[in-house]
Amino acid sequence: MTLPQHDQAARVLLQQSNGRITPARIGVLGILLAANAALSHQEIEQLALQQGYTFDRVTLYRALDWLVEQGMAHKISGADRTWRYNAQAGIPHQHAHFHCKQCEQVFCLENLQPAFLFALPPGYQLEQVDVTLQGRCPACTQQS
Amino acid sequence: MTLPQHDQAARVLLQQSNGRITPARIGVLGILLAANAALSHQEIEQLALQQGYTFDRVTLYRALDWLVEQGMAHKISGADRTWRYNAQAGIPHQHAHFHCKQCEQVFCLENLQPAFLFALPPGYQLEQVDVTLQGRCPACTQQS
DNA sequence: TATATTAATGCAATCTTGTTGCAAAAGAGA
DNA sequence: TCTCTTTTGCAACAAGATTGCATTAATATA
Repeated sequence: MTLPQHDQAARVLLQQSNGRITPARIGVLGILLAANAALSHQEIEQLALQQGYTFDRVTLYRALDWLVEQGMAHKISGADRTWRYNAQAGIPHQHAHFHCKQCEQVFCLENLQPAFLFALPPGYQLEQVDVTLQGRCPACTQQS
Repeated sequence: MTLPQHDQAARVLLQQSNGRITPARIGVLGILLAANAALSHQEIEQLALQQGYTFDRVTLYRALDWLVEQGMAHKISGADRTWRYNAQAGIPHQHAHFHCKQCEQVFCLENLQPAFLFALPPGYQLEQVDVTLQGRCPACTQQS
């Protein structure tokens, strides 16, 4: 599913960082750019294999972490408690995700504002809403 | 932190179920009732130890699962991918949680409606909002 | 182009979180 | 107290994720 142009785009993006441009990073970023859903480690590994990339599981973890660090990818924790990654360069991440309980895919709903939470794009059948707010609790706020 | 009265309350609650009243269930439910945040398996295990309970890790998992099954506790998946449990009997669960990035505690914000998401209780410093919607994606909806 | 330097990789080992099967122990009613 | 069933503890297992370290590869410099 990853087209050559995605690897090309990945290469361009990587050149804007101060890290090294390696096959693993090109491959992983290319896969993320080509995907229309947030991918799990396993899914990325499989796609990479299909494309002839043969990097280690650990390398994949590190490439993903590095991409997140560089701001080129987002790391989200789905309802099934596995990390999923996506790369939507330029689009600010709103952290609204749709987890399909049937196919287990996670879709990023980028432009969904909390107030419009229930105005889902057509076709999505909502069963459960999980909202996690992150920051500092009163006790920790006072400490610092 | 668990006071005797919580174990007492736990006992009363357990009597309303059709399961057996065992030390593990009393202890776990008592701990959950005494907590003002959702607790992880590990935290519960530690608190139990502090109180002299010495049940197995597996027993704890099973007691928690059972409590959830009975509707006496809620199981939530935090941003750090570990299950957390809380027992707020009688209060319907709204699935809005506040995860403190500093102390890693998860607080349940029971009465927060999505539209009022940004009207947080005083003291909470918001840094990130994660919304996970669950259900069926368009493709899966059509399939069935 | 060749070389040196530093960053990234692969491998093996380890850890954490969570689950399963089964025999032994304990709750609850008769 | 006795019996029946539910829980428990133990051991083993499994997936997901991380760490240390020697080897390899990417880049800057000569």
